[in-house]
Amino acid sequence: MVAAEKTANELEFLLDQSSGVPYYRQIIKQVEMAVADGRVRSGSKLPTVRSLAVDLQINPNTVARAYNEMEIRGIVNTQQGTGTFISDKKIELTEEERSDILRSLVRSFIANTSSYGFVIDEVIEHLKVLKEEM
Amino acid sequence: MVAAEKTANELEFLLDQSSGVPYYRQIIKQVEMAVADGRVRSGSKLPTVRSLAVDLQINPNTVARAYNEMEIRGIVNTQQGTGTFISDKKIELTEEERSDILRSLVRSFIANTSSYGFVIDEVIEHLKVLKEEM
DNA sequence: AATGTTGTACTAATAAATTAGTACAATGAA
DNA sequence: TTCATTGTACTAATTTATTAGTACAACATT
Repeated sequence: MVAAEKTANELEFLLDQSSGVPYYRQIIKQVEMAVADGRVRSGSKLPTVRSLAVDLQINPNTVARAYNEMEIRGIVNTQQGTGTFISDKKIELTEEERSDILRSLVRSFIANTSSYGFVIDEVIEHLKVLKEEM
Repeated sequence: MVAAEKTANELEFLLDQSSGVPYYRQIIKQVEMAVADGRVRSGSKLPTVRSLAVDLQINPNTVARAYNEMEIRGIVNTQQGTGTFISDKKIELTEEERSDILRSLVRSFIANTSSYGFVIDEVIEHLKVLKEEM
């Protein structure tokens, strides 16, 4: 195979040991980010537990833990013997449940930004800019 | 003093023991929320370390820790012998620093909402609604 | 069926976070 | 100055989180 790899990996994982953020969380965050900005799509295969563990020089179970949490949150689907894939986001929530979750996330976020002295308009503006960048 | 208390407290603290969220974080969150939706303003006095500790039936140091973190984040100012007050939000950051912080908060937030399957437009809409409610 | 791939279970070692006990120090009011 | 009030320091006990070691189980491919 000389041409481009079918499984050419859009994701590049990097661990910051001195950040204080646990490895498994860093992995999750990096996947979330990649999903958020479209670097990976539904069905994309993630590196295998072992290969990523070797890459990052950590224990397979640490990778597995990250994958597990993402599975629980519905971000990925895992199939033994096959691999772990970005999920289809088939939403099995009612509109009301969805709305409640979003409300809760947004409120918490605003409480957070407020504590830094930002007002809601600034936040909205920034979001709009970010939207354009994507 | 028969009339309304000068220090009538707009904040009502409540701890959820079974939430898994540590007490000091719950306290911080509740203050942040109160600031975000205007229930408290600059200069408002928080309950004393001891009184809140008694109220919530926890150790004074746990309350103190919450107050301390908020002090560090600039949410409150503390003066020994006097009390702890919601700070003036005198911002001593450059515009660039402010912008960087907001960018980082927003990105992280969007990564999070995306992982729940929300798209950025939904989020912006929700923020606008929340803004009207305030 | 046999083999190699994938994720998983279970345990344990370690590190970090959380809370509490207790005594202290700074401030303000009398 | 004296006293009551406020936050603080320091230590330690405990719990929780994080990571790793090791062996296992499910699946796909041949």
